[in-house]
Amino acid sequence: MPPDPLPGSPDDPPEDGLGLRETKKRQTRIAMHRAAVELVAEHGFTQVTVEMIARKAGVSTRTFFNHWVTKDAAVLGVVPGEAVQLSQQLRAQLEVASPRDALRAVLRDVLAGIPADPELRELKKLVMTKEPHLHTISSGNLIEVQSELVEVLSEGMLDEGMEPEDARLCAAIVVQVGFALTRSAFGLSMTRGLDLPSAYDRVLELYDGGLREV
Amino acid sequence: MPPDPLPGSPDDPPEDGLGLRETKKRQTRIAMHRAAVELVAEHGFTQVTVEMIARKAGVSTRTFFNHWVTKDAAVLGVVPGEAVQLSQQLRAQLEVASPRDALRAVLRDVLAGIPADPELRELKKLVMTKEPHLHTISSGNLIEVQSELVEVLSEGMLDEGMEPEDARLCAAIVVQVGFALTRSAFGLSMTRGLDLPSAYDRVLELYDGGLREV
DNA sequence: TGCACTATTTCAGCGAGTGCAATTTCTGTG
DNA sequence: CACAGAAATTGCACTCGCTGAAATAGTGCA
Repeated sequence: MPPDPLPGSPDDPPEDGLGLRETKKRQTRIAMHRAAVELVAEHGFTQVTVEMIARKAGVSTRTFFNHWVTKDAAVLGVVPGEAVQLSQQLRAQLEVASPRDALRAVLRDVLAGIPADPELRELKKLVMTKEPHLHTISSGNLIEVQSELVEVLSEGMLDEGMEPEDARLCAAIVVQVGFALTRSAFGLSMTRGLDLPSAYDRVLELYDGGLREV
Repeated sequence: MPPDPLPGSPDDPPEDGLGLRETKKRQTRIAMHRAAVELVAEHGFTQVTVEMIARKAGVSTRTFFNHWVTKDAAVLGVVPGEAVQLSQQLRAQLEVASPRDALRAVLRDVLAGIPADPELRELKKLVMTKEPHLHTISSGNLIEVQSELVEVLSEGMLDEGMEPEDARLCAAIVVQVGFALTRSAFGLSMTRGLDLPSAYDRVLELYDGGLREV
């Protein structure tokens, strides 16, 4: 990744890697995201309408929904269409690691991929504590991702000689727990000022060290 | 209009314990729930409007929303206002059990409290597999319950001499994982024809036996 | 420069969910 | 039994999230 995809640059140093079109798209997406977070931080989730966000970002409400599946998604910054990509990564990881660790590696990558703008995080922290319902981390497409991963995992478990009935259930449990830990990491990252991967590591550390038995 | 919303009981054997008012309320609630599940099973979640459900249950759409927080809630049969009650139960359990087991006991009670009409469950099974987004088990008020329980748990952990910073995080993790396992149990109960408590026990069994290390 | 492609916009509309005020239905009391 | 008060149900009007379709504008490429 080239050094600077961020608001620092006033005019356009022409090239970064992907077309001008794509960068512009990114910019407006980021603009909407920022607008959403800022407005929600100030007025509260329900008080903010999509129209406000769109106006503040300088787009129509329709383009808002062209970029984000839902209002929550915009606030959380969740971009759609990651499911397939993730399941491929998971398949790759399964070659070299146990199901649990493979899943962890993938999830950790996801967290690491989320840009860590400290100012934005500060705002998000505010938002998340005031709007607990956002902790679902996007009901919508997350489920899709989950079932995708369960699919891949149970395949892997079958190959290791597990009984087909159990494989699916075990896969489901592992994924559910994996996501639960990820959510905890999210929460931690919000309440303290931690970056996501560190928070994730901390959670795993606590979980693996005896916490299960508490 | 009192024609006949209920198949089971032709007339009213007068007393059961709570007032006539309350029983009627229950009846209509169940009627709505059934209607919701049946319609969604047949036509799919998005194709079914609240108006359809309400009409089929013989009520106005307005009363529908007097009973259910949301359309999902009606399909899942999630009744609001359980948060306080649960946290009290949890507090009681904490007197006699470890945080983890206390939480498990409470959650198991919740599952056991959900009536196990086999016909309804069969329908739900259909619905859940066709509408994966419902697996969130109600984004809305569930979160409220969660944070309530986290609160109680972290208090308990403080009393046991944990450091305040860790207490909250650990509580959050325990609750998240606890709910994750519950969700798995839900899934299991749907895909096989299991009743909820059995499914829950099975999940715990698998989880506690080495699954964590997989 | 011109053509194909795609992001954006406008517009019209559906359906979920809410507040309010009117009305009906139960319950406890004298 | 009658009656007052509580609670449940309802109709109505309204806001807002979200979508489809078609028109328009902006970009990348030959």
